[in-house]
Amino acid sequence: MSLSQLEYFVAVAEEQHVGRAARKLHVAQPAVSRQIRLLEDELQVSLFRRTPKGMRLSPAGALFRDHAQRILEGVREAKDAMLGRR
Amino acid sequence: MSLSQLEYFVAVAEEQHVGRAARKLHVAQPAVSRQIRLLEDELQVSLFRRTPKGMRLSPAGALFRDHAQRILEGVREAKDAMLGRR
DNA sequence: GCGTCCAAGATCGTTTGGATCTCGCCCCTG
DNA sequence: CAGGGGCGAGATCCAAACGATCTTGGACGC
Repeated sequence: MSLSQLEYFVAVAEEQHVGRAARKLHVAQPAVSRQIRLLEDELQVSLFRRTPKGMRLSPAGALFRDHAQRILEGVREAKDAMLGRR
Repeated sequence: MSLSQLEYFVAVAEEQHVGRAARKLHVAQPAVSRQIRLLEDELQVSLFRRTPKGMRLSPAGALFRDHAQRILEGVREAKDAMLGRR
């Protein structure tokens, strides 16, 4: 698991759409698809339900989203604590 | 910033010694040195005081250690929440 | 000077990302 | 109600970036 994967995951969860999430993240769509898949492989759980219109969070995905956001917020706080101090 | 960097950082903080931390992490010593340095560069702060005997946390490093541990614990919780559910 | 640290440089393998295409599904039209 | 167009995700191939190792260099204490 990597922080990029968490960022990608949260973006897709918000947009419910890999293409839009990718544009927002300034990366290509397949890169996002791939990292989401790798994340699911590692966690051995389906984070999204794939629909013809996009992606919707699965129940497990919704739970994981809370964890992911908390982690990313922790990272922001850690950075701020350091940059604020220099 | 990456999760590996946080793991390396915490290990060095615990061991107060890059070599021992590297052995514990099952990677070579320069890899740990390098990631610590990159982390310091990104945060623009010195996390350790280098001594002939090893590395000791700087005040900023001690503060960052708390953040890092909290983040890594969040990651563990997130993984457990998913692996427990499958 | 010697042993013990951490840091730096070169090289290499792995990972990540981008571009292109392929497939599936829905809808719309003829 | 079949066929085609449009939209979205996934697979493939290749290039670029990243991280790790090995080896060497430099600093400090004994």
